[in-house]
Amino acid sequence: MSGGSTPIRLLLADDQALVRGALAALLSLEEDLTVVAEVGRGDEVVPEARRSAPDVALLDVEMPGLDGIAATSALRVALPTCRVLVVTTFGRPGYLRRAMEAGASGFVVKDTPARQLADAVRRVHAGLRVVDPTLAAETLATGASPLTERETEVLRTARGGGTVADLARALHLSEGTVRNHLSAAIGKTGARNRADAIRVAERNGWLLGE
Amino acid sequence: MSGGSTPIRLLLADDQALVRGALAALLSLEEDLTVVAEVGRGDEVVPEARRSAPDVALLDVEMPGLDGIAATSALRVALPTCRVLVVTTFGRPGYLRRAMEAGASGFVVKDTPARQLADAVRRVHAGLRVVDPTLAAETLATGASPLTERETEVLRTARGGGTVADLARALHLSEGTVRNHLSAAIGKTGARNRADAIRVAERNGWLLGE
DNA sequence: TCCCGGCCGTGACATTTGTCAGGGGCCGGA
DNA sequence: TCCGGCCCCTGACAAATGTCACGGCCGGGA
Repeated sequence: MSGGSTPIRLLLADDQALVRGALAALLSLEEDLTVVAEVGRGDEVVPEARRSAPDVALLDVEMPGLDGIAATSALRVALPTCRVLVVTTFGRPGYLRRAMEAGASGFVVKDTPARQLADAVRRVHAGLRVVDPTLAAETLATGASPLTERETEVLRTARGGGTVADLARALHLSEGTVRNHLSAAIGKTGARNRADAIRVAERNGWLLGE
Repeated sequence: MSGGSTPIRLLLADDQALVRGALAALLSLEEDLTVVAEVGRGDEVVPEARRSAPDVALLDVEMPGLDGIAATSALRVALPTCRVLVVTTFGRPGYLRRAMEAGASGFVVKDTPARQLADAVRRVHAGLRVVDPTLAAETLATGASPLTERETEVLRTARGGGTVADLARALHLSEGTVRNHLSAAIGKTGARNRADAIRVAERNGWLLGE
């Protein structure tokens, strides 16, 4: 596959400098791969990609500035020829769905053996799709978020803690409305608590989008 | 420091295979370092260390089976000559304190530049202590956990969600007692909620120990 | 020895939370 | 056009939560 000609150019985005560097070291061992850029924030992805023109971008989901999903969308618009491989810590079903919808070509969890990463990169570069099979099944089973937009927003805000009154003030809603949304969210998630609902929604990746 | 003689033998412990492999690649680039073992669970650290006799062990804090702190203690007992360098995602003040108390020689956050890791390993191997200065300051400021043993236990159990009745049943306590402990914990953490208290305690690393 | 603090429990109380039954406005599809 | 879904609000209710004051049991230090 690597005919000794031009290697695949990679951009790495991960907020943890240590893993970022380690991934760079790992991938640089492959002679048909070369890391041309590293960034630690989501909002640096597009500017840096413009400068370094990578073939494939490895994006973490959890990043400051802009999450990996949003960065994927932006990058697809700015550099349509650059493929995106999303690498994340959490195998949350919603993440995979959102990533694919945003235009990612692949989705890999950080649990996967290190040896497979280079292959994933090559596959993605070749125009194929790479998806963790376990996660794909789970995604289909879990389905998209059942939460309405407001419910999601309320839950997201409630994540930070605080009483109903606090939430109502922050969201410019009535306390009763906030309670109703929370109640609906609790029902839909099958939780028994507000805290429970937040945990469920978070685990499924339904709380993305800042 | 590396006289071309025997290299420093390393054991890596991290539950994320990808990061583990990447770290191995990164550290293997240094000619005075060699990775002799990799494990993905805390309870595999000691058995594997017995077999491979490493000079330095790099342990993640968040691991299944046994957390990195507990693994540190166990390793210090089993192989007193093997130094421990704790590497973690979260810069929680309590983690650093607990790690040092457990006998770790160094503590590094995954935010630190990749280039410094090898140096940290060498320092630790040389008998020096390596500590993130920012974190050290924060640790002193935050201080040890103000929570009593039972309060910690109750909070830890409450983390999983569930009502007071559930907690009481799980802990073989009366509901009133559980409420009292929770109330005390809420007061001590300066939180306004149970959920809030859990978040604060967790962020400070006061909820360790399974 | 006494005292203090952690621990366990009780009971009562105010507050917060979650639920339910309404009502009205908006928009898009049948 | 009407209907259904989402959104916002109200009001009321039961349940859960958080607080307080109280008492008793223990163990360690002054």
